[in-house]
Amino acid sequence: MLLTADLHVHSRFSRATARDLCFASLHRAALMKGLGLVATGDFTHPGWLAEIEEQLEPAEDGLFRLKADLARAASADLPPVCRGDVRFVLEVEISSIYKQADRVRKNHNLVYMPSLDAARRFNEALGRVGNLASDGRPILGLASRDLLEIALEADARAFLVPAHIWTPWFSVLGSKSGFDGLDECFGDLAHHVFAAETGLSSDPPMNWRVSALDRLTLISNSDAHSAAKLGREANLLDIEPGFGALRRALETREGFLGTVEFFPEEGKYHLDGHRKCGARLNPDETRASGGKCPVCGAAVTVGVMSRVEDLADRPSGVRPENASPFTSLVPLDELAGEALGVGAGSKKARDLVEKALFAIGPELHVLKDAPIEDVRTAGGPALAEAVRRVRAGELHIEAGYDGEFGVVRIFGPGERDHLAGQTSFSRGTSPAACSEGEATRFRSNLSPARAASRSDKATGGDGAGVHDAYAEWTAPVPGPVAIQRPARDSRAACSDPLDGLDEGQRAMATEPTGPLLVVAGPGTGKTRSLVARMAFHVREGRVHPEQVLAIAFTNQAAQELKERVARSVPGARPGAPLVTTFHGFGLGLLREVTGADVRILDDDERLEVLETEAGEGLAKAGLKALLERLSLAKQERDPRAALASYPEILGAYDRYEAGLSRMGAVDVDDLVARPLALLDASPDVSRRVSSRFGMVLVDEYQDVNDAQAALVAHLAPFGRTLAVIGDPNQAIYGFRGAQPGHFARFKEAFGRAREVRLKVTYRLTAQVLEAARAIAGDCVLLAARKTGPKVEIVGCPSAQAEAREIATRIERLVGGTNSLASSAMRTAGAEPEAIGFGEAAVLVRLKTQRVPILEALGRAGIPCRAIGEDEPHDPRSQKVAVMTMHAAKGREFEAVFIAGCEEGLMPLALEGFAVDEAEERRLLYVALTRARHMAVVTHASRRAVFGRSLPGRPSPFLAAIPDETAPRTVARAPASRPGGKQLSLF
DNA sequence: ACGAGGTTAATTTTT
DNA sequence: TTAACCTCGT
Repeated sequence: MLLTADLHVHSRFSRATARDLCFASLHRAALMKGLGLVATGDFTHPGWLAEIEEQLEPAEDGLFRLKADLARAASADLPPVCRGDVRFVLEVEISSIYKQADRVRKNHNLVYMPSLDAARRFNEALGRVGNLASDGRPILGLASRDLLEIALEADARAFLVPAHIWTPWFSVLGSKSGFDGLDECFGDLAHHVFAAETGLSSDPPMNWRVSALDRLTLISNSDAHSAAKLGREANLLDIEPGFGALRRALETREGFLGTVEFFPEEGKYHLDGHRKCGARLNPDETRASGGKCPVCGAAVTVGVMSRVEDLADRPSGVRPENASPFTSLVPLDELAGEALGVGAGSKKARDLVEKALFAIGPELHVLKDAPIEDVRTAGGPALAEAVRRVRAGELHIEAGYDGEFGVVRIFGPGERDHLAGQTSFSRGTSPAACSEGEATRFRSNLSPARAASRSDKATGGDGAGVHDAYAEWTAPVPGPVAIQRPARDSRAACSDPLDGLDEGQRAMATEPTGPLLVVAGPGTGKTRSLVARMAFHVREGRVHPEQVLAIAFTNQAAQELKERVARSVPGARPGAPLVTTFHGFGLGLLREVTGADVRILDDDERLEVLETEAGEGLAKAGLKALLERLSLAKQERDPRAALASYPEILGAYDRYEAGLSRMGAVDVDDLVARPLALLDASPDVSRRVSSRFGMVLVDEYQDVNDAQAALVAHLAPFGRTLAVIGDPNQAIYGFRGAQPGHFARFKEAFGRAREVRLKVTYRLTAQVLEAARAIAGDCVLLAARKTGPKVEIVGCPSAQAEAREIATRIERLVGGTNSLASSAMRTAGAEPEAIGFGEAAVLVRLKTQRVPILEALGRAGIPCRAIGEDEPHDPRSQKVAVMTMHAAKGREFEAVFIAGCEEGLMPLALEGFAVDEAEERRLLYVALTRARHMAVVTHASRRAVFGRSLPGRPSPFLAAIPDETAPRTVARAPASRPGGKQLSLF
């Protein structure tokens, strides 16, 4: 069965699409164009999927059709010759923006699903990657390869087709953010890709020049954003309707009869150029001008023709053996416009098209196959001649470039009037010469024989012959397309541990004995030095890996440290060196001593115990507050002593503890408190434990509490085996019992302690460092990195405006999330290296601040994630992290946004809570020093926190940052939108 | 048992 | 402001 298929369309849920793009209008448009199979588009969007489920019904194997009553209504006023069946296939276009091999890649891919169940599985998996509701064409921070993997996991019959593969901004081979080959993009899964969409700006002969594409079926689709554009490119199939047959046709070309195409010159990105200046360049001219706009000197947008030449390994005119046939056409409304001398969208042109459709049949039939006589009868001589010339390739096109469509001219001046006056048309009339720029051309001067092969019937002839328009720009055949896999990290597992260390790091690594105190500011290579110390001493034979203990605070930090230890410490094996957290270590010790498993209560269970034991007359909140007090007390050396002056709390403590022991359970605080009590009580046990470790390392020592410090003292008596590392400026956990005094008084506590300072920061730029210094006061650091942009302090009118401002800036940092923005960005001037979504973070003081920010990012289609929320998340996806400043500790990002730097929020001053100004200051310091490249600090004039309005003044901490270090700017107030809230007069 | 309506309390986080 | 929690009435 012959089917003309348009396999890439969108719904009204995609950005910049027609409001009325629904199934009824798709159905109608398909019939008017002559399409038997149309893609649904956008099936990942919940709104559109609901319409699919509601308005479509299953037809043959994996295909769908509009429900009968809807179909009847939709086609009621169609030309009778156009009525028929339309099938739909589940399809979606995914915009992947991600960093791979140090470059931001932007690819669009089409994914096809064989059933609704498969689509739902796919949607569920992708829902963990990004926000599918924000756009029918979702933007995900997911590599194309991983997208393909997820598609195949959803259903093995699913398939992926790279979309408009040559366009500069968003395609697999694009000049701006693409790859040089499919293997590089899809890696080990490349063999699952068997078709590629060539896009409007290229046609098959251009693609034939790249032999790496020979194995792919080249398909053509409309990428329609409105019903009117449906079917402007399409595929001719001879298959039994069904998903399986469709897939087979694209995979094996069995039943794939070829494509219907735009003339590629009509496409938006055919040539190179700079739209702002009206400069259009062919590849030779681009080369000659060094890729610069001849008018303004900005970089030109490199179009499809140039890109094809870059990757071509064949001269033009070569037709691969199994290439599919194609036909080049011009949309009928454009021909009608030409015939009438009016615009393609005008009422007159529309009426003429309609007349032709009623008399002859669907548009593709009129354009491609209908007898010219019939066209003349229905549409007049000018339209008939226009159709004839298009079929013969006798037309003139000003080629498109830099987002500008090409312009088709069929008739020369006066010709149209002449034709209109004729009743019959004699051949041989040639259009008058046009005077357009050098990249324009006539097809009319082609010999009739060659012109006829415009409509290539795959009879083994030279189908590329007529496309000599770019043959004339062909450079000597370049070498074959280099397709390389990214090099694997093949560094030797354990090279010299001191390699590449600076003076301070080396000192820390080699200092022979403890006690050793290391002051390590942000980005000074703390972890690296820690690992180097272990590796060096193990290699020197001073300790065995089994004798090394490294303690971090969080599981995450411990995990990271473990991985690096495994890579760098000679003889490392799981468990040796022992890399763990305080709690992990304590748990191990408890298990060892008690010889039994230990039951650890979670927060809810703790509350229950407290409630039954000591909760009389307490509300939930009171209970929580009490537990908090007990928890803080348990982090001290002697909890009972700490509570001695609060008899009723002490009583609660005793009853709570009694409850725990009756249950044979412990709480998290006990994981430190119990081992400590044990070691305090038994010098013998203490000695046995400490003798096991010849080297003890403690990370983030500025955050230890009393119990932890005491435990450390047991593990490393007199500090002989002890090295601690930390940064007093980053002590931010006082509220939960941390005592930075242990770091400050380390040297008094352990006599003869040596101190090493890591002074060079490899993370911070001079600008960020300067701003950080203004906040923290005394940090002695040198920035090793080249300078970056200044730290910016941005005032915003409201919290919502602040969120929008951040979204806009992130959009800019990734180099634009759509082609319009991308080209605008290029035009805006210097093009900084784009960053990936995973390299940006928004830091806030309170979790509640995350809401408007996540909303604004979501609205902008930016993949983002609230850190600290248990939400389903695919680790393969790259997302902007939105998190509290606390959660950001120990992490780094290229770009950091610090939101809500205002009086009341920074320092945080909530009613009923004591303000710890010094700790808040350090918190801002921590936030600022997460930035590798740039930091943007924002504050809002209007913000409510927990129903209370803040004063709206910038944080007093910011005053210390000089203007030269951090320029103050103001966010542009958003344009008031119609439909927004009106000011009431009353 | 459930729903309407009133009241209250609201950081930062790890094990 | 908001959401969870409580109380009271049916």
